[in-house]
Amino acid sequence: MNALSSEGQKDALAQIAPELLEKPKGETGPKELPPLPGAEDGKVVGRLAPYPSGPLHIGNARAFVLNDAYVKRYGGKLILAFDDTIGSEEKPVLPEAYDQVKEGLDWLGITYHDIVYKSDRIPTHYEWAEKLLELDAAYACTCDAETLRKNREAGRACEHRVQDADETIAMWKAMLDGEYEEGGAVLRLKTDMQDPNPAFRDRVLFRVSNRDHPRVGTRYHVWPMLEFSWAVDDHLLGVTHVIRGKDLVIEDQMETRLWDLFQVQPRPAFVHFGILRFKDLELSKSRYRREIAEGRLTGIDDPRTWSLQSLRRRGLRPAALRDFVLDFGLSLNDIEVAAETLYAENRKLVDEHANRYFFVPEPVTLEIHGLPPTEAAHPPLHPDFPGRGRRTVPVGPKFHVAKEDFERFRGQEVRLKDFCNVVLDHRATFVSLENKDIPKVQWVSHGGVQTHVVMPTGFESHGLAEPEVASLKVDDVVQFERVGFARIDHVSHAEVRAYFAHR
RNA sequence: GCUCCGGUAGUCUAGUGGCCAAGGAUAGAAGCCUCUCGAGCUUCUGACACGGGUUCAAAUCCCGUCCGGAGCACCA
Repeated sequence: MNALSSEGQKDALAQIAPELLEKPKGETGPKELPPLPGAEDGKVVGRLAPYPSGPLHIGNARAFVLNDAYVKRYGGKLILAFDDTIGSEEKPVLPEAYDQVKEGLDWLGITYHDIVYKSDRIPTHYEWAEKLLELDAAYACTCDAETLRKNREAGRACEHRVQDADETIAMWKAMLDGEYEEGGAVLRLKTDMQDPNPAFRDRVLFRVSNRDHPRVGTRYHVWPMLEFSWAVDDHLLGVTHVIRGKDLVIEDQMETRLWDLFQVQPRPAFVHFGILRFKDLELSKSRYRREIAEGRLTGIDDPRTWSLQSLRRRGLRPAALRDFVLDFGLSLNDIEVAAETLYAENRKLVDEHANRYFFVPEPVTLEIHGLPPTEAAHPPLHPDFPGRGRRTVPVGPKFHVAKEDFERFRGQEVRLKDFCNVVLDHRATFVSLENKDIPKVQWVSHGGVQTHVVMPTGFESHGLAEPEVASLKVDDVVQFERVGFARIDHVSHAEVRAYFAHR
């Protein structure tokens, strides 16, 4: 029965005991997401709003996967809207990041139907800003950031708030004409400086920046803030559902306030989810960018960045990541999960496909005395699928076992897996061939291939793999027995490099 | 400090007043199986933060307390 493929097993089961298949196991696949409020079939419009400062990482994946999952469930369209306003000194837009983001989305299997760039829409944002000026709902302010912060804290209005609308219009023109220095003026919404929520007191809508933008250069001196640009674009793009982290709830209020002023309908529904953290991981695109530049990380797919590219390189399946995030649903809880949970998801997907091979890290060489003449051992490619065939691991005269195993079992009888039992030492003694219930270790004899396994920590494990590893292909995901799953990254005549996924 | 949002087993999550003596996943333990420390199978451990209400009935509704998080950037 186990010899059958999982499909074959299902077919067989369907004949013997169909009722067993009826029961939804609950463990297969992610559970269903809750319905999306107000969603109509075929009419959901969602949007992805990446900020192109680097490749997407595992922490960004949640919002993207959720949006994609809902759009697929209800039918509709998903807009990839690069949120590439001018950003900040510490967090600049990077020209290469646009493609890096798309690469990550493609790998994740996210289907977007349209691409728009915030940086193309700045004139539109200006138009809508001017509507606000006509309503006298905003004012230009030249207080510096520090004063602004203090006033906000104290609930105190500055003199700009009460200036004439004409004055503001003149200042706005001056802002647009580039007459202010970087940070020299802002346009603020008149909410209420006494608003109980200090975060909501006359928020900034536009600011001055003269920095260079990779797509539009220095054409614009005035850039919209996220909430203003989205209030305009969510409306103009016909977005029906905004699904985002709860760290952005105040943006809901801002967008709503602006829509009230603009008197626009209909409005998207807001859906939030809680903050997701990874145990022992601090994800930061800007830090990784710096460390790559300093050469401390090998590139955007260095496993330490946890970028989607790096997960791909390790051989993780996008479906594992999707299931993993979807399992959190829309819960507003702030959660902290261990990467192990993702690995468990991936292991389920990868195990039956990953053929088994011996890899011996930090090899220790030994000779075996009394060994009967033997050409090779023939372990199965996969213990659960004998039909897949066997490997050939040549034998003698010298053997290599992992240093860790050698030190742990020295002087004891162990089994060179799928071959024979020996008392382990530099001069080992052959005991017998039959399979015994003693510790098994992986081993390599002659013809071993120099193999390097890049671990998630960046550490490289060097060792020898059995000869057949040299005929693997890039992208093959294998299991090195007793070590773990890895993706073959590079194969040359004498060397193999693999990226470790997980145990 | 202010505003908002949360608190179900170690970690995630299901649960929207009776079907919950709380389900699933993951982690952990034991056993079986297996020539891997993988997979599979079986069993077990383990939770409604606390205190008050409302109700015939509360994990589910209300109030308070405690704890956690986010926002209070001219970042997104």
